[in-house]
Amino acid sequence: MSSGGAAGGAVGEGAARGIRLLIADDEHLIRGALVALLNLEPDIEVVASADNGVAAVEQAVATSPDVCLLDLEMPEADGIEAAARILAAVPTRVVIVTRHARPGVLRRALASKVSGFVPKSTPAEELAQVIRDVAAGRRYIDPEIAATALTAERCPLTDRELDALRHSRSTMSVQQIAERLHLAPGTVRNYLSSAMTKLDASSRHEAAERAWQQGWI
Amino acid sequence: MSSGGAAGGAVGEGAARGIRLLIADDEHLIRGALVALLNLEPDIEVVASADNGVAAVEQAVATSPDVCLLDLEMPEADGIEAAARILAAVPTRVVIVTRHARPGVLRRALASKVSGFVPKSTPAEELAQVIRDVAAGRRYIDPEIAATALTAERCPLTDRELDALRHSRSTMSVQQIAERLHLAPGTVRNYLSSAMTKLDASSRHEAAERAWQQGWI
DNA sequence: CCCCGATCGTGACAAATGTCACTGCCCTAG
DNA sequence: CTAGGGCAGTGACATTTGTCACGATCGGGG
Repeated sequence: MSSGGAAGGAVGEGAARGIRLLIADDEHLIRGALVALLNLEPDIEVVASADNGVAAVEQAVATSPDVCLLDLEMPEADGIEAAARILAAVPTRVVIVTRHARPGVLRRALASKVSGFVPKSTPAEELAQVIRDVAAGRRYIDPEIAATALTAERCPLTDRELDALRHSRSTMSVQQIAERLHLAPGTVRNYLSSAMTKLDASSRHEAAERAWQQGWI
Repeated sequence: MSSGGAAGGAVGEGAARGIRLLIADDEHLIRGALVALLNLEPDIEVVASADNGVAAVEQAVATSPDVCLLDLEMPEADGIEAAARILAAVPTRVVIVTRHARPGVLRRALASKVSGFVPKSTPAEELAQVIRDVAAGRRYIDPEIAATALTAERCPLTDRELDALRHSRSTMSVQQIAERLHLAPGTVRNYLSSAMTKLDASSRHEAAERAWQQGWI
């Protein structure tokens, strides 16, 4: 409602037009709180919000915000997928915010041309600054995550191994996985075994857990 | 900051003194956003915040707030434990807010004399009203969760079975669990097996997962 | 007193899971 | 063409995990 985007007289910057922001997070409470927090900033105006990935895309197309703040964990389409679709359709910039900052996810996010990546452990004061940076065309990657992602090696797993691991996260017998993948049970065991070796795990569940934490699945 | 607790001239209620609120959540960003959101309410004043359970207890003792808003998932001491300690030391009321609203957890929360229980999917507008209700001595339990908790049966598992299941959530071999519990491996398998039967699961991981979702472990 | 049920605990057996050595296929380099 | 390396797929074997039938211990009646 506060359409007075030119309100920011207090800001010393040159062309201090208000930043038009879209917020997407599936938890209603968090979303509302973020809206409140960021609307307090004189140079930021929240123009749209959504509670899932596809709604975020629609809203972005409808409102053409300057910056989109997307939660990574969302139903329908996760933050990265939503970011890719939004950036394909609208000239805007995306900041991903996430609870579990897994290295591989950062990699995928950057591949999708995301401009900012921050964990939910970021101090609240900093978020507004990140949004300003990104709006100005700069990038911001949380240093902690960046360091982890750089030291973390690239995924050593083959496609099939990843398929098998993906299904191992839920409680599924090897048989069921095999059916799902149209493979012989032995083959699946083999993939899981080699994945376990590569990941130095002693059960497929541990391997799947580890791969997930790295953001590989 | 804004110590003008008596500001609420707009509020029609009789003795509209400001509600003094403590907020605890381990995610800095969320905590900051909640503070911003609730400080917008004219009759609410955030007087303390903490990022873990024990800090929350200390802050509560130091500031004697009217209401404490505690996240369930926190390091050091979870929301329920913190609630119990706070209520033992300070005359105040507690609202638990959580991401995964598991039935058994509600049960434990109520046993700890918590006054409010809301999921993070609650609309932001509603939270302030819950806090007012609780401050006025009433209770508020999210209807959805309450219904689930009422239909959900009580935990059918024995103590030892719960012990074994607890350890089954992490990736541990039966051997290791047995050592940890000072038992023979066979015994552990037995407990797990009976738990699996009771929970209609086909692996201990599935059983552990199910027990966790019910809030039994 | 003894029996009874409930709970904890153990070991033998069957089924699943993980390991290994092997074959076939495709692609690339020589 | 063909040799070789990497990946997909298979079946035989050892280990782990889950099932079962059976003791031991402990209280509370009859």
